[in-house]
Amino acid sequence: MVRAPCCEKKGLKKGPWSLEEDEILTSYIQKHGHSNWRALPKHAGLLRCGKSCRLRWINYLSPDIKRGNFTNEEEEIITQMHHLLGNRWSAIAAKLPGRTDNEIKNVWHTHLKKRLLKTNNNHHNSSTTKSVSKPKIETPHSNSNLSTLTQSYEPSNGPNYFLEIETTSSNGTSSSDFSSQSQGKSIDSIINCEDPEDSLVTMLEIDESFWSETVTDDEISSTMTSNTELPNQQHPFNNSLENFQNSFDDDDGMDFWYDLFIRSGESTELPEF
DNA sequence: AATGTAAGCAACCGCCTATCA
DNA sequence: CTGATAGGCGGTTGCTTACAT
Repeated sequence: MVRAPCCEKKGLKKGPWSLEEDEILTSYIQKHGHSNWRALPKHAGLLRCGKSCRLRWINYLSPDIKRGNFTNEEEEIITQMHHLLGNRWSAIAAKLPGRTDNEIKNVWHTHLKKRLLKTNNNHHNSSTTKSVSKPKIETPHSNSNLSTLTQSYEPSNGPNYFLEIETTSSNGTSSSDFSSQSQGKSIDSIINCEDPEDSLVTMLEIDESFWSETVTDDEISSTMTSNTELPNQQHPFNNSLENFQNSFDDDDGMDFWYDLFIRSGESTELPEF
């Protein structure tokens, strides 16, 4: 059985919002808040569905919205975040106060994606690109309680690669300094496999450009052997890394992924990129 | 000036998940 | 425990504007 639509379509207006509707919605929310989006249009006297009202408020009318062009810094953050998270626009938006997921999504599709493709083409044309040849590493992880950390870079048929962090059980007591949380589970529990379901963490989906950046062996080595001395050259985490890293709040789940990614590389040497 | 095309953006659609009765 | 509901999210559409021919 198909679920009923969120609102009775009959008689409800669709399409662009008029100035008058904006004023009604803004006025109502300022007075009464928006605890119930579905009921809101009826109470406010708007011939719109709740979803439409919510979208209009969140993406346009809310006083928190920052209008205007994206700064270079913002664009760089979006690009970096997209490397890490893929199309998780709301998560990216959470790191850019005043910007909405919809706005970021639009910017990505209209500007940044094209720019990235162009940049990648230039890299391909102007320099030798290291190819990824399905390396699979299993090394002792000296700086943590991991008994084994496996990083798997699996080229697919398409343009995307998957980075997986695969862990095996550790019977040592945890002294990890990871403090971030993700989906209610501590990084310790994932790394130490308290939960068998966590034995394989598909961390993120990234596009080809991530691995096709020109990186020297020394850069790779220094990146992978230290999470504090990152190279500042043409690396996916380039000179904006510090700002990017600092942009994460301690209590945000993104910290988890970022830390996991960076730290998973420590004491791990990548063979033959 | 008229027409065609591309780019930008607001808004909608449908699915997923959390919550609650 | 189960089903209904609301909110949230990402994908997509379609309108408007800018630019090229």
